[in-house]
Amino acid sequence: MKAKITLKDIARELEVSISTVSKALKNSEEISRDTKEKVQAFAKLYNYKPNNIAISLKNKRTKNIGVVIPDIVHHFFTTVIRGIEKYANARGYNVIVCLSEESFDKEVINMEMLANGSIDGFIMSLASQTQEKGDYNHLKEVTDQGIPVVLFDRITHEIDCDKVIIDDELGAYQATKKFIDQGKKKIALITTDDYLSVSKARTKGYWKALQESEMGADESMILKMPSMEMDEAAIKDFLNAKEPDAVLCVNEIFAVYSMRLVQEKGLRIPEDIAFIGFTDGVLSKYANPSLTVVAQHGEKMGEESARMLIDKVESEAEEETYQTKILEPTLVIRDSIAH
Amino acid sequence: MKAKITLKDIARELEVSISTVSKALKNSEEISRDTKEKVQAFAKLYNYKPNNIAISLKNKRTKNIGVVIPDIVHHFFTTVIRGIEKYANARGYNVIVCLSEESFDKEVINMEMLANGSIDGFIMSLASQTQEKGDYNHLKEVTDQGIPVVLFDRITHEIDCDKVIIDDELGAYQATKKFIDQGKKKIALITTDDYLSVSKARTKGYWKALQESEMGADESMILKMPSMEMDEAAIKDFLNAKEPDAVLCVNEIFAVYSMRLVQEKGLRIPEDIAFIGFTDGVLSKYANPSLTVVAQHGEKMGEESARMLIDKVESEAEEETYQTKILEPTLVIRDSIAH
DNA sequence: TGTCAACACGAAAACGGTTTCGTTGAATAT
DNA sequence: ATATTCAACGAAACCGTTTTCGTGTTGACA
Repeated sequence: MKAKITLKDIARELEVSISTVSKALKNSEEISRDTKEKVQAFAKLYNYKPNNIAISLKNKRTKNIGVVIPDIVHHFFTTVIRGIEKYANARGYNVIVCLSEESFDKEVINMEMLANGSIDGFIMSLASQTQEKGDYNHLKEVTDQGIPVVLFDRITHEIDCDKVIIDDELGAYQATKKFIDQGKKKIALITTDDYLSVSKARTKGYWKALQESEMGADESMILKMPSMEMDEAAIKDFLNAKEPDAVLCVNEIFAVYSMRLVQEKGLRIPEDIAFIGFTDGVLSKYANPSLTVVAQHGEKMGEESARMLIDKVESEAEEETYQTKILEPTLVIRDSIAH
Repeated sequence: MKAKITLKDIARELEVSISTVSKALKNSEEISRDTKEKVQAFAKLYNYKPNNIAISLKNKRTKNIGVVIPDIVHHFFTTVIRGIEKYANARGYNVIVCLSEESFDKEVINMEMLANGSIDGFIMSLASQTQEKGDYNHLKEVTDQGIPVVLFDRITHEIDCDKVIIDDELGAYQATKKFIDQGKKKIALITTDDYLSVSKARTKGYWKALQESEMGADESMILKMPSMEMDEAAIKDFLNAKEPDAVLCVNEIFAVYSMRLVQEKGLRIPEDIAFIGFTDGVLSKYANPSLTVVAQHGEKMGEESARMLIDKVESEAEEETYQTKILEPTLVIRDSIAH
């Protein structure tokens, strides 16, 4: 077990000062060729690597970015993290991941843990409980301290910061329009409660498309689930009662489960009933039939978020200008609709 | 924008020394009631929080643990991270996630980045390229420096450290046995190349179960895919050529895709052909029919890994004793086999 | 009244770097 | 021979804590 070597060790061994070693390793003009070569050779030999913590303390930059998300098992968040990680890593940053598990308290605790010097900025997506509660003081505190924050997907307009979202309303609108164009007459929506910013936007897009159509929108064709958890009975009852010929679901799971239900009833997909979901995950791709979805481009979203955050972190300027980047969703056509 | 307040600020404001402030905040006996109350009140008022970086530098403990995994989009790794995160967080640790993306070089770079003070220990699962190459010098260097490492799932026996695995051989053995007990006669295996430690173990279990049976094992009933990527044509050809009545797959995706292929051919699942996969992910649960799988208990695995790592990090003792924890897989019975 | 604890606090080193600002000695200019 | 310049290096401050080791003041006791 060979412990890590420090500048002090090198200085002692070579009988020069710590400053000289530091400068020599940075190839400073101040130091003679001889000394530089000697120091660098020694450093290489003993595999000297500067201590990140010491450097962080000195320049008040950690090169870490904190990511606080509700869940990691959901495919969408997973792809976002990957996007963040790839981009951040390429720029020399590490990613600290914290899970709020949809809990307001955990979100607060995690942010507090990280805000005390551990990170240079936050990328986050709000916990459902936070959006429900509408309490964003923990975010305000962090931004007040001058720590940059980028909000993605589940955002709030009450905080001034950079944001990255996809146009959920447009995605739902296009999906619904697709159904209408295909001659579907009873188009249902299975969603979650409106406190989630994304669900709200999707419902809006669905509603708008139907209102613009001849048939108009009908409140009773919308099933609002109280949480993200599957309530299998609720979906079953809803589908039996309404007998839609097209269903838009706010996630993959609702859609795939619904497809199975109607298949058991003997309905054909997409002839008798068509489906479109949100999130282009593994489930959609391998479902039977494969599921048409509104792709959210999570990886791209992560990359954009990381870019915005790091740019802000590294910009000396204290401009208080924030932008909201809106990514366009795309419809990935698969076998759950006619084509 | 109110910047963070430091001990020095409090000391200046209250006209005491920094040491006094530090002690007062720690409720030291050395400090008088009066002073302590004054300092604590002031600290509360200005929301003083100690700087993590400074503390890290002082006690050479970061309370961060580095997790280096091949991929995050795979459900299994995702659940492991969740397990790590939950447990680590409960013990006051943060999790820094790095992705090797199955690349040896990225694995090395990530470890080097983190090893210079950023973390107290590593939890990792080896990149396929690393296992293929058999080069573990980057791990050796880290352990030589006294940094604790816990390897999970994709491990190597060439490094002395704690390990957490599931008994992949047993899982495959049990699954294969299940097929045999159900009277299946042509039991196939779809796996990846043997350099992955887990694939190797699973193949071994499959082989053992068949050898113990009357029918014996047959090399030609094994399809080895060169990588984790889906090669749809290879699977199709294999299934058409061998016409198995039972298929064990080393992951969900191979299984679900194979199921769809045979369904298109008009075969009934599980009567004509049964399936068992590995990894109890969202795909298995919502596939049609739902897929019987060997559950790997990723979350438990993450939790165990984190426990072992943190215990080692916090133990002053320099015991050089390492243990390998073997988790038992369990068969989750669903509709892709008779029951 | 002198001595000694006990109390309450401060100075300073340490963690491992970076960086500014001397300081030294030799070479050059005058 | 003296003043000036420059190359090469070191001392020390600093980042924000913790912690050890004084130190001055007070009160009690002989």
